[in-house]
Amino acid sequence: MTTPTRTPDPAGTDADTEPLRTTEDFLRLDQQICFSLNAASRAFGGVYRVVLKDLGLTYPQYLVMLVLWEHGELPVKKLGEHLRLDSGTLSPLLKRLEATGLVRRERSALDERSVVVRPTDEGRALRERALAVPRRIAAATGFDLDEIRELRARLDKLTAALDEADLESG
Amino acid sequence: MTTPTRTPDPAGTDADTEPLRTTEDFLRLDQQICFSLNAASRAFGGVYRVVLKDLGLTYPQYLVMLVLWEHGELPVKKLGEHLRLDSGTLSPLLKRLEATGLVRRERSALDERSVVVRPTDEGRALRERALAVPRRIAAATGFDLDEIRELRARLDKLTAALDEADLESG
DNA sequence: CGTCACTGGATTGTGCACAACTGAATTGTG
DNA sequence: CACAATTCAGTTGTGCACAATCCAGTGACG
Repeated sequence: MTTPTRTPDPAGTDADTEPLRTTEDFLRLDQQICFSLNAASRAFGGVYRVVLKDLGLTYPQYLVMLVLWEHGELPVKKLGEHLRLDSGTLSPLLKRLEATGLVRRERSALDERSVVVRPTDEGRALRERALAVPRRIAAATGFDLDEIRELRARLDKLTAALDEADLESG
Repeated sequence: MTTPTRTPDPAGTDADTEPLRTTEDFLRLDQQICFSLNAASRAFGGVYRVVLKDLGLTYPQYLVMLVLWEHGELPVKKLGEHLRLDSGTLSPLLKRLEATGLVRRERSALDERSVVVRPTDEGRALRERALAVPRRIAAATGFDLDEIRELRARLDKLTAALDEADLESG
C-alpha cells in the first residue's frame, strides 16, 4: 500500500540495503506488462470492431478471411495452424461465417475426417472492400511502418519465447 | 511464410512501377500486426493460465487481485477504470471471486448505488503466494527488464493512440 | 476380416469481453 | 416538493478462447 515506487536504481549496486523490496517491485512491474499487453489487445479489438462493422465481420472472423484470401481454401486443421486456434474455437466461428454466406464447408472426398473451408464468390468479393481496412487501422495506431515492424518483431519474439517455455520449474 | 518482405523502399519514389502491389502489401502487413498482437496476448494468457492454476485464479481475476492488493478496497467503478473493464465483465467475475472467498462485495453506505469490493483475509493471504508469479512469467518471456520496459512503453503508446483515434474518417 | 492406435472435427462446459438494456439511487432544477 | 437527467450495478445476448471429451474415419497389423 502506498509503495513509494522505489525504482530499482539501475546504476546503484546496493544489493545489501533491501533485496526483499525488489520482489515487491517485480510484482508491480509484472502488473504493468500484463496490463499493457491486455489493454493493447483489447484496444486493438475495439478499433477493429468499429472498422469491420461495415463488412459484417468480427475481428477473429476477419483474421480467418485474411488467411482464406491468401491461401484460397484450407482444411480446418491448416486454418487452425495458421491462426493458432483449435477446433473448439473455429467450428462455431466457421459456422457463423457459413451462415452469412462468406464461406462454404464440405467434407473432403479424399479424407472424410477433414472439412475443407473455401470462400464463396461473396466472400472473395468482400476482399475488395477489406482493402480499405489496413490503412484505417494504421492511421488509428499513429505508428509509421518502421515502428509497426519493430513492434511486430518484438511481439513475435515474445510469443515464440512464451510458446517455448516449459514452466516446469516452480 | 516465405514473405520476401518487399520493404517499401522509403528512399526510392518509384510510384510508377507497381503502386497497386503496395496496397496488397499493406493488407499483408496488417495481417502480421494483428496476428502478432493477438497471438502474443493469447500466448501470454496460456502461460498465466498454467502459472496461476496453483492459486486458483484466472488471468483477469489475477489482474483484479493485483489492483486490490495495491489499493486495498475499491468500488466496482474504480476497479473498472483501473482495468479498462465495464460492469458487464466485472460483475460476474467479482461474483466468482466472492464465491471462492477471496473478496467481499457490499453496498456503500454513503452511496447506495456503489458496491465496494475488498479482499478478505484469505484474499490478502493469497498475495504472499502470488509473489512467486512475476519471476516465473519473466523467466518464460526470456526478456530482460529493459526489454520488458521498452515493450511496455510501446504497447502503452499504442493503446493510447488507439483509444484517441476517432475513426470517423472512412 | 477384426481390432487397435491415431487423427480431425465437433460438442460441452467454463470464463472473458462488450453492447444494449433495466432499474434503483442520486443530483440538479424549477 | 416534483420531476428530469445522470450515475452506477446488474442482466441479457452474442461471440471468442480453451480444456476435456466424444466419435467417425483412417491406417497399420495380425
